Amino acid sequence: MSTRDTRTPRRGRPAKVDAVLRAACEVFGRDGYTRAGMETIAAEAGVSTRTLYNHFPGGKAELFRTVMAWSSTHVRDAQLALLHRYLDPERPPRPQDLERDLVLLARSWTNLTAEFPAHFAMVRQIHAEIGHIPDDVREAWQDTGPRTVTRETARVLSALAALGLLDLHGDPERTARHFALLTSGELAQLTFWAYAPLPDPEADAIITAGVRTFLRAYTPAPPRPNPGTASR
Amino acid sequence: MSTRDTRTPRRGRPAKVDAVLRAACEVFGRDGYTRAGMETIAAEAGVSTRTLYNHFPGGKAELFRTVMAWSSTHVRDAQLALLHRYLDPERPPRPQDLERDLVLLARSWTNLTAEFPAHFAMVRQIHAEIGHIPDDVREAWQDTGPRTVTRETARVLSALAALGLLDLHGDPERTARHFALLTSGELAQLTFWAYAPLPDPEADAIITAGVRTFLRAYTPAPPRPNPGTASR
DNA sequence: GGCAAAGTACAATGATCATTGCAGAAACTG
DNA sequence: CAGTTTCTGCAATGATCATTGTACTTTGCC
Repeated sequence: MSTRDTRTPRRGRPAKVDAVLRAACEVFGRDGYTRAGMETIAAEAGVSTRTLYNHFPGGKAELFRTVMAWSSTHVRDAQLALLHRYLDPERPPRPQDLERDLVLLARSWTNLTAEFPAHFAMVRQIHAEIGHIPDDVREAWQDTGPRTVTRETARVLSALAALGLLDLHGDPERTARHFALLTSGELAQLTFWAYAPLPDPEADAIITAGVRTFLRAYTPAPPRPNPGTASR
Repeated sequence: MSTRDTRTPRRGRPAKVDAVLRAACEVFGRDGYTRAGMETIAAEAGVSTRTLYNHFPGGKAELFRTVMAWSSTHVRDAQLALLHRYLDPERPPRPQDLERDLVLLARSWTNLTAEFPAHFAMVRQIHAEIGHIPDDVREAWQDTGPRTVTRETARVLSALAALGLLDLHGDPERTARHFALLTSGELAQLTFWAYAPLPDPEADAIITAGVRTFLRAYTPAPPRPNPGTASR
């Protein structure tokens, strides 16, 4: 445990804050708010305990609240980027490619759980701590994080619906949530929010099945049965 | 609640164990494992701290593990009872009544979150503590709790599918999970696992929409252009 | 009544931990 | 280089808490 390991960008003061936030996310996510020790966080960040309190005069509680906002915007941005990469209404897929694109999107979303494990561990802790988090903090977190992704997904799905690729049955945000539930939602539940990951083939099967279920429920009714197209 | 077993653990003695378990579930659910104090639990149960250790020599950890199993079997039994009340393959619904029955089932399942708030708070804590729970304890909990409900739901859905009421598209357990996700799953997500409940009308809208989505995806092959299907 | 199991009150132990103050070292800025 | 800000090591404080031993009381049963 030397004080000089991992990335130690000695340049610039805000660099320390970043290391602290990363470490705090890790430790809070692993141990939970109460069990997590300021000393542990400081050590993991390669920083002295005192520095923690210099940067966060509000102590542990302020640090936790800051980490909540910090990690959730990171992941949200990643999710939005993937959403727009795989579902761009400006370049809509051909109808027969929609399933492929939805699978790619769901797959890349679930891959984020492997890229940001500390964040998703934090989410579990937030859920557990929810009764001890001030209402406004909780609302702000939901609003900048999950709700934004749902809203933006709903916008994209609406655009695809306008192109005749989907039938949202009235409520775009509900459709967006249904999509997320049927793909990453089922995986999250089975893996304890990525704590105990599933082998890739099984994860793929779940995602594919989820997307198929989603499409069976949200594909527009064909205007007319066409004798040429046989379904698998 | 009316959990009145009055069963005797060793000899004919008013079993305080039950009060302890109820209190522990309450406190663990509200405060989490680490923050919860043995003294608080004892006070809430109306017993002395010492009695806690007399009944659970393993201390806090053993108490937590016991509460996990205890509360999860309770809720599981309630869920199974509702499942069989509203979806009994022995008395299958007419096709046009299936949606009604599924809505009733989903509604009554979500009502359980109001009847056993402490249990669902415990579930949040279990998710948060998952990294600190021995693997076999976690597996046993999942197996007697959630997985049993999924398996039994899958069995019932399979029976309905055999009667031509549903098309499971191959995997009964996946279908069961999809049903739960689209109904109680969405509600759980939006309400932080029933911590911040939604007004009844909104909850009803979510459940109804979820069931409709489920049925759109799992209703057997679209009615063929065949004149025989309209009659009873 | 009288015995034994079960429960209680209380104090003590030992450990962990958030938080703060301080004096000096290090890094950055002009 | 001098000055200022930031960081660090260390020690101390005060608080909480799980756990245990002991002596005493209650309760159920014969």
